[in-house]
Amino acid sequence: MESEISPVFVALPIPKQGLLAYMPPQGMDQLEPGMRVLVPVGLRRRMIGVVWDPPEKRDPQDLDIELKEVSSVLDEAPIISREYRRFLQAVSWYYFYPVGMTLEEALPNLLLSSRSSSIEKILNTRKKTRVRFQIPPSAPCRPKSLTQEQISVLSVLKKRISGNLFSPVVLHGVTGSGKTEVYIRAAESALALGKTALILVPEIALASQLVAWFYNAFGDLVGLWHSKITGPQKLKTWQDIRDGKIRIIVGVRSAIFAPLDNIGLIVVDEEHDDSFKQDVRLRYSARDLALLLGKLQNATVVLGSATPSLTTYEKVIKGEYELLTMTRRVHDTPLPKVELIDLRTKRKKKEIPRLPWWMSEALYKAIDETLHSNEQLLLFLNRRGFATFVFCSDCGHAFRCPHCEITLTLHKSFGPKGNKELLVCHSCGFNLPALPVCPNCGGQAISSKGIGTERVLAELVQVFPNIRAERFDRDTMGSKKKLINTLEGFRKGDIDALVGTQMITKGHDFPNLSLVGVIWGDQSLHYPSFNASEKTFQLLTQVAGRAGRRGKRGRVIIQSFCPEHYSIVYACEHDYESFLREERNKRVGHFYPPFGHLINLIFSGKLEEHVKKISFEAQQIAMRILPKIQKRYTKAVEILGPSPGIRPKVKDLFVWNLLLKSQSRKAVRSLAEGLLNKLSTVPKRGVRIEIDCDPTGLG
DNA sequence: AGCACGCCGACT
DNA sequence: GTCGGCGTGCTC
Ligand SMILES: [Zn+2]
Ligand SMILES: [Zn+2]
Repeated sequence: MESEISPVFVALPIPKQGLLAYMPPQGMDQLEPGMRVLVPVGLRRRMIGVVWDPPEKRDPQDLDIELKEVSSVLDEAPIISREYRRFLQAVSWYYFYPVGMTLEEALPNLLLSSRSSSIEKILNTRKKTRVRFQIPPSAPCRPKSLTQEQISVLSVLKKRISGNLFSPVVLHGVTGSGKTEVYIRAAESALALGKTALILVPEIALASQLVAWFYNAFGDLVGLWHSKITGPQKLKTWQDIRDGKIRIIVGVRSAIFAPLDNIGLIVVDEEHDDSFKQDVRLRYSARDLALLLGKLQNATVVLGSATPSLTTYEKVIKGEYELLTMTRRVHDTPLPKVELIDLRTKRKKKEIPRLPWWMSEALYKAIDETLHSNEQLLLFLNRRGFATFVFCSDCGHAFRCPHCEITLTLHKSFGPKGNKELLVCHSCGFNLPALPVCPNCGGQAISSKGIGTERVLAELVQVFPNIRAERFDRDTMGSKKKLINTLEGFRKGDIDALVGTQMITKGHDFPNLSLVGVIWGDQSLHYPSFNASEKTFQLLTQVAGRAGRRGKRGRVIIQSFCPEHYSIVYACEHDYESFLREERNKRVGHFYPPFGHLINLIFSGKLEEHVKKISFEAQQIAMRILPKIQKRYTKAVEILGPSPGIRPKVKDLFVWNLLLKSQSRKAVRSLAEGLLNKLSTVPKRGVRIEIDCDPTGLG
């Protein structure tokens, strides 16, 4: 066996762990890691992959197989730097996800799709249009002077950025304390040092608005990165970043993969937000990856939030992260007055006027007063549609999704024109026209239960016929234009009230809002997850923080079926510390995060029998190898389940979970690794196995 | 993810 | 007898 010519190792976007080895092409010894190559895969396929750093140890039996030859080399020089490869390698390792597929997740699609060859060619065929980002005209101006708190926070951040060391910082600042301005000026100082900056926010709509502020300050040095930017446009941004033309990126979760070099500052704004966790394929947390990247790049990482997650705050308590606080709102707007209303209270028989059940008398009065004084209000309910449960009152037939088995939600004004009456599955999107006839018995007594934003808006208008109200959710704010227009209209005072979902709570600035009504404050509390209380506290704090205008105290009404729950009580009192104390006490005994580490194995397939069988088999294997693991690690590892998923069926696939938990991350990872190893040899029978490290919404 | 192989029902 | 349906497994 001649082994003078050493093979190259290629990362390919196939669901196989590790790299594939190839012979370099004839007379091509300048092949370096980071260059793209075209290689034969299987019997008749050619794929684009990236030459990777050779593994330290190679499986000896690998050497037996005859290696195929690289078909062609696509780049003259590496397009993936050593630092970036190290980052992706670490991501791949942590999430048990193949390197090649991690690469696919990170790179612009065009770079690995087989049609493309040279980057220049792709970009040259595209007509050049200059990107501009515009701030909506009625948005408040950037402040000329800073508050005392902003000044002191900035001075620390500047020190950390110029220190050239990994510096994790938690910026605990109440809503409206002026964090955005701090981010802009911190980015400025990173730039002044020749470094770059990465700003992450939870939603595309927020990124699109925030980028305009940065654009005004830094011009073409700023780029926008999110999943709706695709094709040549994404590639252009990617290339401009690598060329150093773009040095600040504003984006969402996926922007963590923007190929910035020499990063001085990474901001994760609203770090507690679930949107930073991807829940398909590579299930990464952009917040956790920001910390990893910060470590590799010796950057300052700012985790900003009015309600830092327990996971983040635990690091503050341990002294691993630095804590900076901003307790005062700009213009000294006081925190809103929050009233808690018990929805279980019996209603008066003769209410005048007759109110819908979700509108308590207190809320009614508050809305009335707000409208009378020409002020604005916002109603929050985290559910789209008109009714969540539609059934036939003759035979009891309930309308369910044939693919997910959950009940269909009635939408009375669906579609871009808002003129379609549909039953929609909120899990997979399946829908059918809402006809007034029962498909089971032919009867016409179709009824519905459960509220959504559509119904709240409709009944709000019934009670207040002159109100100018609009809905603000994914259904109505599908396009960027519509969203901007509505926000504009509300800021200008053309709209009195907004009825919205989660969308309404994130970041948007409402300068004249005097009343916030939370329709169902304990809704998120019923989600079967170890962090349901935390999510509830965060959501309520965030939505309440919208209320209040310059110098004038806002008012918040939270309606709830369990107003005595600590997450709701402390949210009303703006008491983060007390909530934290109680929630930590709840979790510490069960070793839930941050006191323990979770890895979830997700089994899914078309035949429930097979899914169930494989997940039980996995549990058996885990039990068998557990003693070996416990010899190496003193901390216990628990195997929980298998059990049906929170959504037991999605798009015709049955889902089961096997949850691994331990106080020691190493121990739980070690068990997961061993288990996956053993599972790789058992026949899958159409069952897919996915790994979710640090799952949210489980337990 | 593709793509091939293979094992069973229905069609020349 | 073969054609093609999808269920299953592999890719250096
Ligand atoms: Zn019926
Ligand atoms: Zn469905």
